[in-house]
Amino acid sequence: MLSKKSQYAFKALTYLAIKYNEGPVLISEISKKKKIPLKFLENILLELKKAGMLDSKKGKGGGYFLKKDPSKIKVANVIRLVNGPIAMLPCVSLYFYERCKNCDEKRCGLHDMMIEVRDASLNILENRTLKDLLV
Amino acid sequence: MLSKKSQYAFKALTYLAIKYNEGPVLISEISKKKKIPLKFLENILLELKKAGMLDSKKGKGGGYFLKKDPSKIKVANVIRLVNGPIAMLPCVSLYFYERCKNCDEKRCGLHDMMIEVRDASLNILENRTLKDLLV
DNA sequence: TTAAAAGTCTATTAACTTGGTAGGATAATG
DNA sequence: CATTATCCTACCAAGTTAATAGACTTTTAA
Repeated sequence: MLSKKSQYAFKALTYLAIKYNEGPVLISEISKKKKIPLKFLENILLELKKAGMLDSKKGKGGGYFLKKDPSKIKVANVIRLVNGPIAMLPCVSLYFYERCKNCDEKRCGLHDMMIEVRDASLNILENRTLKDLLV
Repeated sequence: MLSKKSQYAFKALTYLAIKYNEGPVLISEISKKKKIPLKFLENILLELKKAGMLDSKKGKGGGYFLKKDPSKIKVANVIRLVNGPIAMLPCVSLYFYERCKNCDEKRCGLHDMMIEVRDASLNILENRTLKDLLV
């Protein structure tokens, strides 16, 4: 399951996507409109900025804004950034891979099946962007 | 991600699947062969029994065994039982549904996409059984 | 040039979950 | 009735999640 943090991140990002090219948006505005605890949102946005997804401006007239076009920001990347692995097992994760203990990946039915699940999910998540989330 | 508990559960269940119809299997045997902490495994097997997936016999010659044929036990059900929801959001979960706060499901792009992801995963997990995990 | 605006940073906290342990109660067998 | 093995209740340590607090820095504009 996605953490609350991830859900907040998506709400904030889609809000910024709608206001793309309208200049910086205040944290406090996003917080109020999307009902996200202000200080928690601060942390999230800062993290997204450090990851290169957002940029910001300080001082009066400042705020946060998307660094790239909403159609260039993949949902899969947002999830990996804020939530972590998409796969159900570390041993089938592409970006967070860890070998299984006491388990031969070559002969593990669970492993094989979880690769299928991963690919089925990625087939969707890698091909959708923030833009697709705007209804 | 699946918890360690879930991974242990799958290891134990596949072990029992191999020994299906060979009578009760000791917790201690599973623990040793599959390298699962004994007391932790006790809890897991008991839980699986209460859920009707396993049955057990006490005393000498006792142990645990699958209640149904391995081909009748769906992977999806094992995950729901031990790990919880398969969906990435409560608002798109079939068995653990919870309404979103401050979010209209009718007009939420994330919601719609997560339904797709859920269905893609379930399409696999609902159609595989313990038997399919034996390589 | 200085005050206000707004993001940045560090740290702390409470609640919950996870992984695991301890020890006795209960039931079946021979 | 002693042995075997599951059943049950409780507990604990470590880690994660969600959130808060407060001081600091940068920018802008009066």
